[in-house]
Amino acid sequence: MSNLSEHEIRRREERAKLEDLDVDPYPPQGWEVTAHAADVLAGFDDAKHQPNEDGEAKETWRVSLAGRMMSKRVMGKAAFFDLQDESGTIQVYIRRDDLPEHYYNQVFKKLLDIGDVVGVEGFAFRTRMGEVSIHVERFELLAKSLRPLPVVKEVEGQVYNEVTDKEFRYRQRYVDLVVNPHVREVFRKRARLIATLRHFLDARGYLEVETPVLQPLYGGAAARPFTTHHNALGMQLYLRIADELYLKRLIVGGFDGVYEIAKDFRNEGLSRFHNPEFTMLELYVAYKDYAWMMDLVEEMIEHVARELHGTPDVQVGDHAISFARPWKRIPLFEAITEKTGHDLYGKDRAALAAAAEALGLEIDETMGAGKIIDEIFGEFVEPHLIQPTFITDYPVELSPLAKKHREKEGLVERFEVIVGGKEICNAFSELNDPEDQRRRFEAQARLAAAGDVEATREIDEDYLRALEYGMPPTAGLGVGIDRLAMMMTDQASIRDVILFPLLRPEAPAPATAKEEAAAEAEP
RNA sequence: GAUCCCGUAGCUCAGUUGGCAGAGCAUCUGACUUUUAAUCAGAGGGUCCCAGGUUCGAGCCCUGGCGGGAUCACCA
Repeated sequence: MSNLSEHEIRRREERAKLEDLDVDPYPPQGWEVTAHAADVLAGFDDAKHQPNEDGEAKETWRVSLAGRMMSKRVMGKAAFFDLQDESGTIQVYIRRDDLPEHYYNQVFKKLLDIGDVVGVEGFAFRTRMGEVSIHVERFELLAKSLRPLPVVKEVEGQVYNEVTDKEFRYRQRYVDLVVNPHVREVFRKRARLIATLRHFLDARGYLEVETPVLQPLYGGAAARPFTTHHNALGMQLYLRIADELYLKRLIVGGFDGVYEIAKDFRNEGLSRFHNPEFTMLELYVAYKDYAWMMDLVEEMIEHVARELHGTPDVQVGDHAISFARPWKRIPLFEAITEKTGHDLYGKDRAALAAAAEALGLEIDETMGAGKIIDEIFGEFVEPHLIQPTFITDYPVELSPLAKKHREKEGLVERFEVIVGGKEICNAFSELNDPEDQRRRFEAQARLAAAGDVEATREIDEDYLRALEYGMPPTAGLGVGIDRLAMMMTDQASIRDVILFPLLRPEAPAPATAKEEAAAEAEP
């Protein structure tokens, strides 16, 4: 108990006093909610609902709400407090003489705090100061709060004592959500974003499926996996880095359009743009190619922007971005030529390395031709692509699962969408030639053997077997949902669109003590 | 993994040249039946992230560590 703050000690004492007064701090029953704060504020009609001098209204509007007490202003025998529910905040007026004997003096005034969850029932009215409020006639404590909640105040748009500490906000997201209304709005938008994508795809008849998170072989992307172990089977498993290879098995199986909104896991560093677990939309449609997929992506993302903002124009950081169709489409090598003056198409590794060095990039021996092109693009082109842009036709060595280009030697039919200088989509005509696919896997295995930690070492024989049965020509798409959410909600960090981003654990004192004891016991 | 910045009361933050650890809000006591950052009078509250070092004396200087942020590296 000694490590509790004065506030925490006092609230525990209050809890005990409540129980002494037969007020259950955690009553078992619910509370009938007939209205939310925002409904009352929006629906209050002075002509109908406002009581006159005698307390009579043409039409008394009785409401019952539940939520958290966010402030408390006691003025002797009456008090005001702010009640926050999921919709917003409304002021509540509470009088001693409207409540059961002694409840106001002994319970409400003395034992209830900011942060407590309460139910109120009463009628809506407008105070002398002009604020629509609830005049309480029935009041109940629904859950006692034992920790002090940060108190944030807002006056005429000016916010005081706003909780801004990132660590506090991410570790205690529940508090962040309580005290920062704009954070709740970000996650509502994210939910709407995903729902909109799902409806868009469902409306076109594509089937939403679920594929394994735990995979005996990982593939479908270049990344290091997390590993885990299944006890009963005694086998190592990987958390998926992509669901691509399973979804294409389903195309082989005869579903002509499948998608999954999946958590993927990549064992990489953390940054403003990377969380080790993240959400990806993958879509595969049979009998289509990447050109068709570009049309679909444009339509889908514009639709999302309109659903979330009512317009295809979205402010992202310093940029006013328009998702209105059509978007610019430019082949990768043309884009590079445009920005750097170097035409790199068809050049061998030595020529590419020379160009890169002429541009001031550092090149080392381990970088292949594809990697050098990728570096040049990432450095000189990608950051300048602010409006949505399709970059098309990538080098084959960067794309082991994409079909070779129908005309351009050494390229594949692939595109990425760049917005605000960041990739948000990756798509291609899927490689369905099993023998070509085997050669690509073998090339990856050689890279892995040569020390590339992100190349897939093992060949997925079952995937090749599936392709050998015959996969229709197929267009595939991957959309980074977190990064799309960052744009659509104008957040600069991926942690601000993930409810519980990965952080290092808070150092728990007991563990430290245990370790010290173990260390002392060792010699 | 590297570099830079940050860590002080429940929250937001000051803290002088190294010299008794502060403010606002929150909390507590009292007053107040339409207040609204309610007000008025009074009061309490600190592992200054942790561990060492320098010093008569460290929130402040030095070393190491922990945690967070930004940039970079990494990242189909």
